[in-house]
Amino acid sequence: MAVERRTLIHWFRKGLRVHDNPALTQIFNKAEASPDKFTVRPIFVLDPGKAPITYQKFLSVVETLKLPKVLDKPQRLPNGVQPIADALELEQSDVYECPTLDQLVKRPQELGINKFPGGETEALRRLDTSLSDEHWVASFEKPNTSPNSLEPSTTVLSPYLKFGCLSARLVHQRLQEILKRHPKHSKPPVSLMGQLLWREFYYTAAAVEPNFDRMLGNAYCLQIPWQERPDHLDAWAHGRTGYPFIDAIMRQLRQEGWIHHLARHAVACFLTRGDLWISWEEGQRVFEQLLLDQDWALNAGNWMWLSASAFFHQYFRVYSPVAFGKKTDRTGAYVRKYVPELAKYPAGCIYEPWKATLADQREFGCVLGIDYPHRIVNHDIVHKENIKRMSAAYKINRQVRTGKQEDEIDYDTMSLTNGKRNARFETERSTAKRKC
DNA sequence: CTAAAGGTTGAACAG
DNA sequence: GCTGTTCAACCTTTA
Repeated sequence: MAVERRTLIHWFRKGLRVHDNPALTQIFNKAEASPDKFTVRPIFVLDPGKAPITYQKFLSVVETLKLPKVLDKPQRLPNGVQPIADALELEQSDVYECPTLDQLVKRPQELGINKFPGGETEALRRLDTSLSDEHWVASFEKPNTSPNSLEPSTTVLSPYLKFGCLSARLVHQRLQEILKRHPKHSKPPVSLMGQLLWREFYYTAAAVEPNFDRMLGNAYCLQIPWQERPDHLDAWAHGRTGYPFIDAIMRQLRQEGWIHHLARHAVACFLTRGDLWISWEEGQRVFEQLLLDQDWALNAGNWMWLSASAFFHQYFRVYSPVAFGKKTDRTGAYVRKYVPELAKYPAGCIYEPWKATLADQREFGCVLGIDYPHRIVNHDIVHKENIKRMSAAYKINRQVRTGKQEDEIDYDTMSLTNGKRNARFETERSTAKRKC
């Protein structure tokens, strides 16, 4: 949009902090020099305290920013902090008090495979390996990678970024170098660079909302009357829902500490708006415990996304716990690996073992209800009910936000047989205050 | 003000 | 196996 100099000065006086923003400073300086009109991206008209809530909007902000500089390795640390190398030389140093395995709750034999050992050396090795195939890097599109390959189909750099073993700036720089050599490369949001920017997107959003990790008091988050079902939550968290694809993912997560992003979509949708109608906060807590790459802003942001509580709103798009996995693993090898009791089921029914007759179940060495659970809900039925509940919840949120009464709300659709849940929903309605 | 377009990655189906 | 359509329709932003 084009603005006049006087408008720009008006914004400035209203508290637009141009000094925080190199791009705006530049425009402002030009405005000082001449009375012409200048092109300003609409994002800057927003209140400075607000973050972009769509990725595309976020990208438009990113484009105006200067490139981050990768810092050199420091020769020494400031303020007399002891360099790590020296500290390690001190025998039995208490500088870094790491608990030993004996002191931890876990016993060595309880631990899963350590597929992603920590440390900067490993992080840099992993980065080099991931970026070695430049064609792969340049053509990377996240939706086309497999959530249920036996080995990760993506880079698994997230744990290293999360723990600070790997600099996000370094990844950014290395990617840019490669993309320069491949003019026809994939682009955000699906590209590898796009993945790095998703991290920044959620950081930006979370930075202005202290309640980013909960529903109540969170300006981004729609108020939805989730149900408390400890038994279903427990079944989900431990891979005992009776849906092999969902259970395989949750067991991989528990064993290895990492699952593919689309696998997270599948189980998150299943827990919340898709099937179990349990709060995303519960899922967030489980991921927080089990994910190596768990990150406050990303975990909360993605859970809100998948539960259609914020950022994403097309709640009628529900992942099928049966069909979704089949797309990239028709034979069910992934399910066989992580749900070994189903290993002898043929490809035809490994994603839906309830379709096997009792005789067949016996023959495959896994009888439902004994060796593997019956499915805890019927997806075909509940997902349709849940879409209706989402529709009703959205309607109420809209009314609270706009103050306008629309059509009659079908409370029968909203309410389940659980009276406690309805009471909870009433309090949520009264406290719902959506700022954005 | 309203209408229309755009939005990280759906499912089921037809051809 | 791939491509396009339909399904029923959300919110946010823009023209």
